[in-house]
Amino acid sequence: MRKINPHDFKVARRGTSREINRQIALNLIRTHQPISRADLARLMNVRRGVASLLVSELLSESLIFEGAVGEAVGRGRRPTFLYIDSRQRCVVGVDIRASRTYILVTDLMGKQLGVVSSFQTNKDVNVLTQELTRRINQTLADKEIGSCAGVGVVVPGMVDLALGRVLHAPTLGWRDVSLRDPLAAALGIPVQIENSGKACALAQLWTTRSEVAASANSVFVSISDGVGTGIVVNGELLRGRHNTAGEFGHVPLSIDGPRCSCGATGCWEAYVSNLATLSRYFGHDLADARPRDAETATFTVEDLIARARAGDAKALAALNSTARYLGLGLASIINSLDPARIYIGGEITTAWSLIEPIVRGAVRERTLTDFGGTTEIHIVPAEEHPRLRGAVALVAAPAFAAPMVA
Amino acid sequence: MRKINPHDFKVARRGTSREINRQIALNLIRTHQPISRADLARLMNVRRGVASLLVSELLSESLIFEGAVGEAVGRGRRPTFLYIDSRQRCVVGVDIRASRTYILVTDLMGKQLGVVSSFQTNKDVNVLTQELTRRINQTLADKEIGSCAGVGVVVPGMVDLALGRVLHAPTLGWRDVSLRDPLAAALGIPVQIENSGKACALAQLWTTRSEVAASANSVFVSISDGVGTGIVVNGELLRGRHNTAGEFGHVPLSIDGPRCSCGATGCWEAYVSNLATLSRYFGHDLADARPRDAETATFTVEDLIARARAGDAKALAALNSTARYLGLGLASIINSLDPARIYIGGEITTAWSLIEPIVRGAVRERTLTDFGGTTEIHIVPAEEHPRLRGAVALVAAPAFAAPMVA
DNA sequence: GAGTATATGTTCCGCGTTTAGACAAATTCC
DNA sequence: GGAATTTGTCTAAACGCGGAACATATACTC
Repeated sequence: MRKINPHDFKVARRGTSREINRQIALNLIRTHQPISRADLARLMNVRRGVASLLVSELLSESLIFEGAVGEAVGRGRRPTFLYIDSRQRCVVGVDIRASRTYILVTDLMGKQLGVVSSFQTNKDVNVLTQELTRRINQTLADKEIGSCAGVGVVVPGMVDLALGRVLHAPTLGWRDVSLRDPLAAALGIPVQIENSGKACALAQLWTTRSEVAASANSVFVSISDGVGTGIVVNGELLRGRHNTAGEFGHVPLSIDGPRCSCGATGCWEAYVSNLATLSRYFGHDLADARPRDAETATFTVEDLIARARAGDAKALAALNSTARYLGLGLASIINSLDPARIYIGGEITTAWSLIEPIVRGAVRERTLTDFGGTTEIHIVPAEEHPRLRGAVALVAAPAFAAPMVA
Repeated sequence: MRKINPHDFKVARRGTSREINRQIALNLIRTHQPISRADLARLMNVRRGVASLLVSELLSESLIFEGAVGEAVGRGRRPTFLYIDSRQRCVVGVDIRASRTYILVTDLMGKQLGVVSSFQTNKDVNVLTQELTRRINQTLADKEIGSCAGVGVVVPGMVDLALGRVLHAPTLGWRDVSLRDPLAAALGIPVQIENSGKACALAQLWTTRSEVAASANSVFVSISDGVGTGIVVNGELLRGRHNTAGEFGHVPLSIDGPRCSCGATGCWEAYVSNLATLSRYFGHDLADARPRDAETATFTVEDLIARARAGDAKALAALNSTARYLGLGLASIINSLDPARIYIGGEITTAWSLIEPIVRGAVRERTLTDFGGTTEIHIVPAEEHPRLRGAVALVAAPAFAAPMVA
């Protein structure tokens, strides 16, 4: 039951029905390909004639193409299969992180073309823009991958979508930095930028085949140096008034808890981020960023997990604490949003087999209802590159999005 | 950018455009009445002919009616004004609370007809159903208010919308109680039930004139014996997977904090509910519900506020603590959802002039961004009966809702 | 191998809806 | 009283779904 905003609505025009059905057809071809016109018509519950017209429109725009005729199931004429045409256009995804920057090229369907490349991040935005331009141009020239539809860039910080600026990215030391337009100008290709937590949520939304999570509510929790979350409601990313929705990382577990990088105390992030886990292991104060010695300077959470698996009791204890706090925070997300599924990404997921019981126990401990405690938790391994996939989705997804109506 | 759910979509039919535009017209008449066909056409940016056809359809369904012709502004034919026809149908709103149950009758526009009546709540659901049936029938017979379109019931607990059952209402002592169908059967009128926090959010969504909050994201925080919240996203109530979204009251401020009625510790509710404020004043333990003496048994938050205003330092201190914790919790809502506006209802709002600076200070203290700290906070006084208005909206709003499309 | 049954894809017409414009009715200004 | 202007209705055209007929293609049967 959605209210129509009387100050901002969209009247249905003569072509609105067609527009709606065109997008439905495109999406069904995307999720069911290869598919025939007749099957499409059956799925849409319209006559074959209508489906045929929609298909010919999509064909003329070369959004789809006709493949070989398929094998007939019974008797009768064999169907001609339709596919999304992702051959001539590619998309570039860029993931800027504090230490390294990653680049991935995919087709419009998000299929990976080539390998993920990376280079050390230069925190000077002008130098970084130049380097990105050089490497993206080089990648696009190397491959026989047709023209580039756009570049999606993901940053670990808050983004002003209207202006294309990074408002605040603590780990990069950026404050109100212009990124989208300079990069677009240098490349001559449209550029989209977005916060990494939101992008991860987008990636899951657009690549998950599961019926449950296809368009229902879900939350992506990304745990690395910080904790970012992206919230999907009704098949749409929740942006909020200033595109800053989803900062669950700074909801407190205990307002009297450890100091967080954001300046407040007791944020969830201050309990479960990689830095928090490492600090717990070394007995450091989280706020004190100075490395104590050579070991702590290069020691990562992966190393800690390896030690825990090898039997280091102190490492396991640090990990178990993180697991418990992780579950307690997830319970807050479940109590407040009741999502159909929660995705978790980040280095900590490599230890999931170790920590899962503790996480789930903590979730049950604080969730208000029994079914809340059974909320699906889905681990997203690093190899799936959720941030890069999200960056790609920024560019590729709009072509498949539902038209705005009413 | 909404994703189309390939497992659950709605194809545009021949009448879909008309359906969309019909609802837009109805909503514009609702918000702009009195309005002429010509003005409607200008607002919708369609030809007068289309608006005329939409209007005649709405007229034939007697959803609207033609009033007297208006005065011409300049020269030219005078317009005939259109109004929402809320004359023949009424709606009953019921607010079941632990102590008393309230009844309100309105027209379809939510305009109050008669006074709010109330009676002591009998926690036996069968007795309560009988009493409700008797009183509602009596109310409907008394007035010359036409037929009743439906009854909306609001309860302080979780509701299973599909089954129409109250899953858990702690203050009423209800667990898995069937309410909707027995009441509907006894009355012979459709009944809708919903959680009170969600209903309050609905009430604001459907009655607010403000452009800002018309369809954007907002959160209603209802503070009484417990803390309930309702979340509105994109002009739609966020229900979540089990209709349990919005339990921000049980997100912790400090997991080591006081024990909450839900069994967990340190919930926001355990810091800011009326019971929490009173416990703080009397120095009780929140978990210990026994009244110590005659005074504490009947002493309410309103009494406490009165004492604070009269100069009772202890009362003011208790109130100020609540205000600070209120602000800290609101900051969590802002950080996680970034709503355009937060509504606050409950007895505590009568002390708003006392506590506002402290609340806002606490919000600023923990919000991640500067604009987060400036999020609009809107006080909803008890006289507006947000729960009852929400109950009414459960019945009245569907007629104005946007059609499901794509 | 011819005929029949069945499935796919195309085409045509009917009908509902928006779009555009003309027209009558009503009202004010000159 | 006539011109100008606004409202509301009406008609024809354009567009798209709804339904059915038709051509095409394939397998099965006799």
